Amino acid sequence: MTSADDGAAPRPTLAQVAARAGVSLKTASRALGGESYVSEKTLHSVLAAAAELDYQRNAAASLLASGRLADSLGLITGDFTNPFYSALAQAVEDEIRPRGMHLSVANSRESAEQEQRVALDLAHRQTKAVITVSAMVDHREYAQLQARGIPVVFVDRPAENLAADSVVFDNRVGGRLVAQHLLDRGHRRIAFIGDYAWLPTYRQRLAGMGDVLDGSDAHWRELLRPDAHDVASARAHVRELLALDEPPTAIVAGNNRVLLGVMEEIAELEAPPAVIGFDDPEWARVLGVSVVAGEVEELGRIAARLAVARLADRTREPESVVVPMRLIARRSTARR
Amino acid sequence: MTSADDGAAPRPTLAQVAARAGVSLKTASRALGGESYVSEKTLHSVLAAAAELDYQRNAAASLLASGRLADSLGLITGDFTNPFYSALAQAVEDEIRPRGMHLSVANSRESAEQEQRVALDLAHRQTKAVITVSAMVDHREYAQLQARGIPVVFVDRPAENLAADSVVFDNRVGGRLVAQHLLDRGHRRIAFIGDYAWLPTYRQRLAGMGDVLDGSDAHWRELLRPDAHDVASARAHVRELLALDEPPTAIVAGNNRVLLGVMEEIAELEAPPAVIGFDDPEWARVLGVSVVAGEVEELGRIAARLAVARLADRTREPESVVVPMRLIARRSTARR
DNA sequence: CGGCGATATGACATCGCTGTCATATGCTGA
DNA sequence: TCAGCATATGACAGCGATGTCATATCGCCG
Repeated sequence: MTSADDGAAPRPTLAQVAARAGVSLKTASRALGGESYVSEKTLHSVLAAAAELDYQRNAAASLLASGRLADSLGLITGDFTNPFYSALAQAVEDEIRPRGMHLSVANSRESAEQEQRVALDLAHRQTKAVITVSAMVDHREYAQLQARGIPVVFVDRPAENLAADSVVFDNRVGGRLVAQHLLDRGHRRIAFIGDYAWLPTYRQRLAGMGDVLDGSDAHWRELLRPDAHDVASARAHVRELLALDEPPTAIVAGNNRVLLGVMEEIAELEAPPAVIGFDDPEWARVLGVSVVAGEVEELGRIAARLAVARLADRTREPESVVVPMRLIARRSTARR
Repeated sequence: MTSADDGAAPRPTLAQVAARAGVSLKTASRALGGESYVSEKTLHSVLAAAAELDYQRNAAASLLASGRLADSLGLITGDFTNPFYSALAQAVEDEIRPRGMHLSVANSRESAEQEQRVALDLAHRQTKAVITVSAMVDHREYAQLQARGIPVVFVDRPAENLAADSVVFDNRVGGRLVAQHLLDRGHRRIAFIGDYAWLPTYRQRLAGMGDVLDGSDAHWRELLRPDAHDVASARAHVRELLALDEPPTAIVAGNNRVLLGVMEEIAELEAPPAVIGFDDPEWARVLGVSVVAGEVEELGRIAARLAVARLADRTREPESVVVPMRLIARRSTARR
């Protein structure tokens, strides 16, 4: 009995079900657990008793006795309200629920310390596997989870210094697509308002743009503005860029937050610069913004599947899946 | 030992920590549990031993022994990718994490059966409290959870036939604000593309609009289009409305999905109708869409607090909090 | 018809931890 | 000096389920 009577009705236990069905504890456990070697008759009477008592298995006891882990999967992201992350969460949930698993979400706020905290917290809660969009630059810490038998899958950002499964977009090609598209449209002054400079996604996209632009006559290195990750900082960068003597004719937004900031800032302009973004948030179509993006849902689905696959076979080689990105050209980069 | 050796290192147990620290099991438990009556010296040696062994308490065992419930709070919504829900999730998480609690999310897909399934599932997982944006019309089923001592808080949609805490927006006033705003702007043919017809939010908003419009000379009842909840159906309604002999001069969108559909459909129009929506998604500002909305974050915060408060005192009267909505006028309803 | 494998059931220990109660020690104040 | 209390620690019994092993029953084959 706990300290205070919370007014909670005591939950029926398996023993009560067994008693009511007139069988032993273990037999009741078998029936409810769907094990074999239970006669039809017994099965029915146990199920009936359970239904009558409105019995629900005590997960804590069950987990403890069986030594299993909870059927839940943890997802660590930086910010739920970012549509990129929520789409990811949805995709993961869709994939695991049919398997009887359950999604616990945790928020790192894009902070490495916070991320480590929540990762350990998830482990502590017997989470079976963890999917992470990591804000860390080095992932050796995650070895702790792996050592405890908890598979870790890296999404969107690959694992550094750790053997683990990962799914990422082909950001380098994405960067090339963006650069080539803008070059084709005649732009020669191209600004890139990037994401956090340490982000692998950012660096890959940057490298991809370099692949194309560095061999061209376009100006862009001096128009590079890393370290924006939210609407406000993005807007500040846009203002600064547009105030230049020779302002960019095209702006590349490093993620959907930055893109929103850019769009807000140029909304009222007479002759706005061309704009293209990474990610394809739902509102991009209405605004007619061109983007280079991959399918977030696929990213989530694959991540979930990798986690499940590793749960089933821990000896498999770590797998790195790359999901393609494609260009969706809309009004914002149309020829004028 | 479980069936297969998963390659997982066996987690150290409290007994090992105690042995290493040279104290009894219970003392180690005290030290790690932050109980009183532990000397400085013992505390240190236990903590050191735990650190050395990389000990993490087995949550299942702990919960079982203490009879407590997991420190996790379940949130049931209809669709994570809807920014309304993800903002809610974020707000709830922000509110409970400092309290050491943890958020489990579940998706009802706006289906009553699915909702019941996930609610029971959450209960089964020892969830401490449940916050729900319910897709049910009758909430008696939730009495099961309450009977098990699991507080249930209803968000955005009030509880029907059940005594429970709830937080909702003042949708009726919201409806009035919308109607009055449009009347003031000179509109007399007002279409309302609503949400699911059974939704309390929809009905309240409708009632509010009626409060204002029914006494006016405006046409609107025949321009009412309930039962849209997604972009596609909203667009269909817009097309149909605009094809009328006397099309509406203003369109009211029942939620952010519908609003997006409306905006997509009228994006290319020469002389688009005025538009106003309920909810204030992040993109509304860029698009210059007027809206009537309340603070989702506040809704989430309050819901979390109500849940926590009831956890602390189950005898309190069920509380119904109403959060105000306000009008944010933007270009889409500007005088022309 | 004896014996063996498949089926069905139960007794009991056990998972890792916390609550309860007993015990030991050190101070304080009368 | 000693009762009386706060402090510190440990022994032990569970929490509610499942795993293991023993046992019982039955049908079927040789």
